[in-house]
Amino acid sequence: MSKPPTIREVARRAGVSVATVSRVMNGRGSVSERTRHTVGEAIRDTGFRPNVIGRGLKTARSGTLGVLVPSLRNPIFADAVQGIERAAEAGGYRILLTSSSYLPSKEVTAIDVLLCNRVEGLVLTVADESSSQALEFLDRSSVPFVLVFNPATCAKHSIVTIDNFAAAREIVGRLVRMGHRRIAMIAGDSEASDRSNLRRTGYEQALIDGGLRPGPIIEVSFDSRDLERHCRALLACDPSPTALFCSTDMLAIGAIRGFAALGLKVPDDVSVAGFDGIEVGQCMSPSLATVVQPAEDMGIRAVEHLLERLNAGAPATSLTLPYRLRHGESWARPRKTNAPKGTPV
Amino acid sequence: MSKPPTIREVARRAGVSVATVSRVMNGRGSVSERTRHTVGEAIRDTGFRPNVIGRGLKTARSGTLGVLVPSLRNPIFADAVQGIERAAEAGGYRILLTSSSYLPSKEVTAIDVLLCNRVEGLVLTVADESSSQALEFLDRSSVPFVLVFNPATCAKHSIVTIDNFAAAREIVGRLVRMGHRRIAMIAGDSEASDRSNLRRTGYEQALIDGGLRPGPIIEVSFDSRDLERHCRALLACDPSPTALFCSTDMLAIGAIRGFAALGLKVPDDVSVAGFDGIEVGQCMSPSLATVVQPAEDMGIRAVEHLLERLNAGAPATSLTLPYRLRHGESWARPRKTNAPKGTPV
DNA sequence: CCCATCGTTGGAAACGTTTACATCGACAAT
DNA sequence: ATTGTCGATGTAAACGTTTCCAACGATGGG
Repeated sequence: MSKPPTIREVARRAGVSVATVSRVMNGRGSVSERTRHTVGEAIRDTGFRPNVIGRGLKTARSGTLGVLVPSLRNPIFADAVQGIERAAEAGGYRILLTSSSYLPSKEVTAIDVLLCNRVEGLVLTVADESSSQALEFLDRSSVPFVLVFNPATCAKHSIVTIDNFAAAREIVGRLVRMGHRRIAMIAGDSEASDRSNLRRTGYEQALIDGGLRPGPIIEVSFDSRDLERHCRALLACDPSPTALFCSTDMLAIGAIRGFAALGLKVPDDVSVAGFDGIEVGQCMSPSLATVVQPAEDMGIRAVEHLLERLNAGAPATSLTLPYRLRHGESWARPRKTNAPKGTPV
Repeated sequence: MSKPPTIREVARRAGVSVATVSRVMNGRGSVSERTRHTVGEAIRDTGFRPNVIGRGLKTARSGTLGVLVPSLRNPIFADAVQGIERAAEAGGYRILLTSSSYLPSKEVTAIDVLLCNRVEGLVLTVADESSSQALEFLDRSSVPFVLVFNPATCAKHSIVTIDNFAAAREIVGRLVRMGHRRIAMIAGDSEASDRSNLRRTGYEQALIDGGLRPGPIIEVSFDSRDLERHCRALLACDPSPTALFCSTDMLAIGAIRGFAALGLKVPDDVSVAGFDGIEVGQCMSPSLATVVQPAEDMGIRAVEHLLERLNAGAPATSLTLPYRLRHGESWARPRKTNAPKGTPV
């Protein structure tokens, strides 16, 4: 209940001026060894903790970074936030965390709140970088920000990402070369994610590369958990797909579960590939074949770059990190169709 | 780069005093319809955004809650934070997120930082509630806080949790009644978690209840991912266990993977039960038998209670939410031993 | 016609820091 | 002895708000 002690009380107790206490705390300016010691004692005695709000007002620096992600329920974002937090802490910053629930409208309000809190910079993932009202908003604000996961379409923003198109094309191409001729896709709501769109394009390209027809494609909400219904719909197609590519691991995991509920085994009856590389994917059985994004590292790099812009005035720049394919147990050659002989997998 | 507009500039533009602008923003005091409109326009024209730091200094309210969790890489905490964030936002608060990496020393420094930022309250999970230096620290600070997940040992703290002991006892009891006679445990580092200890005690009690001898118990670090080594050690025991209880789902998932790598199938060769109820557990195959903690809800309840203490001066109180058992596919009757006839599972 | 009241508005202090500037004493160089 | 320099310290303004208090004009009752 009682108000915490202020610098003034410390100064009174130590018999010095507030300026001296401030100097001791920040190590700036010269203070004699003797007073430094006295003041240190007074700080300890009073349990004084500098009020960063007062400091922030004077210095016009909040010491905080804003973070906005769609959801923490998808480990890919949780991992990124973990990295962001670590790097921010290492740089002496705190993070103000918000989430948008994949809703563009909430992106705007959340960013507004963060700007009111005078975050010195932001790290965020938006639904759609090219159409985001939130980003226009930010562009006008002169607060530097770095996008994570969003594809690097225009060069004016700082972005840390991977090549979603190439990655999707590569992993789906792998399915094609395994001998699959009918490869379906379950894609997260494209309204809610430019990544999802890009992955879909990569998927389509891979099929075209292999002389195949894309589809069927089922679009679902990102927080879909029960995919049994959608799996059933896929099986009802004629011919029914022998492989499935999902735009996120969470969807892929749900699909594997859905197939199991329908009595189908993965990869014996149907192959499944995901995208993201969340950790649980490799712990489960069958382990998930997927594209691995270095999520935590992306968070770290994003903050590092942000701090460089903040402290060293570095220019905005994009960083496309390498992804890698994880060869899990959730895919295999199709049973019915023979894979082309001699084609390496 | 240019400094954002201040209330003073808005006032000048609207031809009124700063006091009036403030009144318009906060809806407090009386302002004529006419000036309210003029000021509103000036705010829009200038793109003014109230500086919550300045406001915070004056009102002595930061509008933020501090959050401290061991790690975001375990979905159980990510889910809780998701709930915390949602409830905080609903209450008009922002959250300052930090993580301790399961290190008690980092708990202390993180809390110190949060207090310097004048968070109005905290929601946190500490390694060990009964011995936590961080909590002593907090007790002295007069900032209200709520523990999540930590067991409710002493009554003086606000805690939102489940009955870890009873839950562990119940789920392990289930294994016993299935006919398992040799049930091992993999426990997260007890230094780092009082929950882990309590779950271990529940496990031991369940075995005693069934007239069995506990063990073997293997203690591992929480961020252990590769459990193959430990699985091998378990199998080397004589007699080798037919079931395994893990103190967290993440460990259980890792163990299932470890067994698979050793050529053992779950649950045919060995049953595995987890604890936490993270979502991926029910999506994978075999789905994980586990104790479900309502993590997101716990986060929400924690914040709701915190806000009641903050705004309504409600007293500290503990809340033990119900857990539930999820009957997954990762456990079954042991193959070699016959389960007692007629015993319901 | 005066006074009390009320709605509206402005002035100014306060919140807890940092920091530019001034002050002061000691000491060295001249 | 005078001046200059330097280290140590204090004074006070400033940061952007909120809010208490005073002031003002209009209105209405006496």
